[in-house]
Amino acid sequence: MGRRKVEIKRIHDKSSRVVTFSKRRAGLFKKARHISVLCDVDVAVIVFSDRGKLYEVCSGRRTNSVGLMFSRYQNSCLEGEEKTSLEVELDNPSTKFRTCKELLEMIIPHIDRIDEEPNEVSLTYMIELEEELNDALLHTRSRKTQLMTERMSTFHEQERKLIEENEKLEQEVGVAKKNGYVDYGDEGVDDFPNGHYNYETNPYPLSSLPLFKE
Amino acid sequence: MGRRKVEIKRIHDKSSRVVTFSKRRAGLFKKARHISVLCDVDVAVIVFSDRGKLYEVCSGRRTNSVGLMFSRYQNSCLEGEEKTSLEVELDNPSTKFRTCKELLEMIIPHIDRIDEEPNEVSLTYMIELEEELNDALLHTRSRKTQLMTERMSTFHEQERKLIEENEKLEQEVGVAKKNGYVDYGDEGVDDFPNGHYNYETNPYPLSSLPLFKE
DNA sequence: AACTATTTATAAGA
DNA sequence: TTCTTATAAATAGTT
Repeated sequence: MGRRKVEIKRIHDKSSRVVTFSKRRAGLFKKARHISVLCDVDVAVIVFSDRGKLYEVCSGRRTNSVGLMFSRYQNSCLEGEEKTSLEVELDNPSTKFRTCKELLEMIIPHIDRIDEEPNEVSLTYMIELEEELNDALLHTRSRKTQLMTERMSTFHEQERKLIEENEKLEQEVGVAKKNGYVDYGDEGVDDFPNGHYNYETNPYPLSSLPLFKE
Repeated sequence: MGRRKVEIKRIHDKSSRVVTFSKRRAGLFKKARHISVLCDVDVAVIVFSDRGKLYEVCSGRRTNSVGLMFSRYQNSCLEGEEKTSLEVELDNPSTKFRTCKELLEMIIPHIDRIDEEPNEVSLTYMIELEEELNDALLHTRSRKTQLMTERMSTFHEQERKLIEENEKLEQEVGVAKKNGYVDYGDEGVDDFPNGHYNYETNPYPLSSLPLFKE
């Protein structure tokens, strides 16, 4: 639609190519807007020039951004395909986060969404879920695990010794009773009136290890 | 470019609208392909009909899918804007995951990427990270926390009783010793030769609660 | 879906 | 670049 018919193949002359790009781009975007209005449809067009410059247009009653169009696109593809929108985006190696908080703020709604689904939300499911989350937290958790293991070890060592000593003492009392028994009453003090373990009194305060944070 | 000039406004007659959509869509897509070849650029066009049906075209030497075009688009937007590709995708309320595993498989590389960055990776950082992760795992963790709290409570209750009994016994032994003391030797058995707590012997086996999994 | 009168887009030139 | 204009291409209304 010009002075001559043009073959559809790469224009070798650079300035011609640039001029043609400019003209046809304007035409393409105009047509995109027209079809969206005339036919009441939503359209997005994105173009990257050979130098990587982005040109975009988005038009339609039900949309206001290319991003939204992309989201809808991903959904459409999901119906029948395996690929989710997140997958596509995360495949992109340039997606980065300055802080873990940024990452999580995006992820949290998805986790909530999973929980809301009323399928087989059983203990079994929760255990599986936790295992999977564990894998993700491996690096972070390893430091904490070290401390926790030490604590548990210490804790159990203490218990073992107490039991041992206790047994020994019981034996002694068994022997002593033969000679004469005296009841001194309950003078023990409950350190944990609420029934919970008081982390603060321990060598590795769990308060700094929010694993059990609710 | 027809028998009459048409105003660019919604076509009210449905059949006309559908026909026009079909024709103009074909034209739009054709122009998209042509500009990509002639000008050596990458183009993606997506259209959603009023009924939500998707039509798409993607053309260019440096691309092979609308998804890839979207990724490039997100990058372009990142240079100067705050919005990340993940953010855009997660804003979409229809993004769902069948399992948490699916979600995590996407997220894990990002977490790794954060860890790789050699900035202030200190204990302080790890604690902050854990707290943030905790927030994300809130729902999942609450179930486990319940069980853990019970266990800790039971555990401590047991310890408390042992200590109490122990004190009592010691007092008795003190009395008994005055009458006559017999040493029965160490007959205690170490249930935990590796220094770790044996979860299997407890009412709520920790093995099913992989919080400490390394 | 095919036809065709017209409009629209645009290639080349200024 | 931008404007002009001859011509190709797209398409609205018709069949």
